[in-house]
Amino acid sequence: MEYQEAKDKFISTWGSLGTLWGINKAMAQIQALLFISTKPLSMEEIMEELQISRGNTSMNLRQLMDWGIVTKELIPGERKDFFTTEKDVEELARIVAKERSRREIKPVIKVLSDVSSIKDDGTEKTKELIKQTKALKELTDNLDVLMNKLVDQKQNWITKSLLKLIK
Amino acid sequence: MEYQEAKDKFISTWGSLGTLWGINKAMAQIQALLFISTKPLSMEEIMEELQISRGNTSMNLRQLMDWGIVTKELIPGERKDFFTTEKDVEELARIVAKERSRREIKPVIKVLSDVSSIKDDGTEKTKELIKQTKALKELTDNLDVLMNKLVDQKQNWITKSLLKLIK
DNA sequence: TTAAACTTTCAAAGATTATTGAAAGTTTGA
DNA sequence: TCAAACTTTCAATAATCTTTGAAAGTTTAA
Repeated sequence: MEYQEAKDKFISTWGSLGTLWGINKAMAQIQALLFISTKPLSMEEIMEELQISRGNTSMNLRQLMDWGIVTKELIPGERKDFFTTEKDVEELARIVAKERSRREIKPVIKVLSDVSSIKDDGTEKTKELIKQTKALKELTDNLDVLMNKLVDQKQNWITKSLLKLIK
Repeated sequence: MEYQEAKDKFISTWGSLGTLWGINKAMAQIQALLFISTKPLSMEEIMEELQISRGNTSMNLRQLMDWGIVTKELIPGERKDFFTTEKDVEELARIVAKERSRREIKPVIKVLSDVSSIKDDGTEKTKELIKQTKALKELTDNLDVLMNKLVDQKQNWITKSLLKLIK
């Protein structure tokens, strides 16, 4: 496999993966492109490489910046904006985990918590609803805490966690 | 909040959550409905409760069965099929984790592994592609192993894991 | 073997989400 | 202050994903 083919394959795989966990294709592809680029890229360059429109590029860069994954780089003497992504994979994972916890998991825990605390009217179906949503709430809560704990350990958190779990 | 409102809220929240992690709304809603039901439900009942068509119900039940989350229940004397979902949240999490690993994570690891093993032609851009995809491959691999290890510990895996990580 | 009861399939329609591109907005250097 | 260089916005359009419903398929009881 040659450079160009490998690059395209990486970008398109990363792009379709994106859809699967809730960020859109273009957004994931832009991140992928920056991730393997040796230097910051301008909007022109990104549009050109990925064959997407100016508007699309602009909106998705904005979202990536909102996530904290991509940052503007000011290059002296250049009028255009240039963009880079976080290059360290562990830091990247940390950002993604934190954001997903905040944006998606926490709100679900809130709903589960509300639903599971309705008044028990003594009927079987109410008891079941309370029991099951409470169990789901506790599971989600625990997984969220676990994930955040994992990710909060700076330096080699994965290696460390693995060691601990091997027993 | 009354039973009906809580039930609707749970089903619709669970449904929109579904989209977010790659299974569709109807599929997630059917699972949610079964999850809080006190008895197995027939296709008619599911269609009625969720206001979805026969075809949709059939296809999504099939997918849930492929995931191993829902099973057919044969009720003596009844001609219709009845359906139930796994009621234990930890078992449910285990199934979901295993399936996602198999369907999504493993294939990505394969691509990353292919891409990161292209021939190093000495150029900076090739070196960067190899370096970054290799790092991503290792991260993904480790997370996959970690997740599977977590989930393989029968009984109270979350509690156990939390204890270990508190140090 | 037959027909009623039930389930599955799949092309067409509907709903949702992403993308475009041109106009409006902003920044900068002269 | 002006205008060139650049970015953002957003209504219209396109692409994608989901749902429907009726026809085909299957199972079962008599």
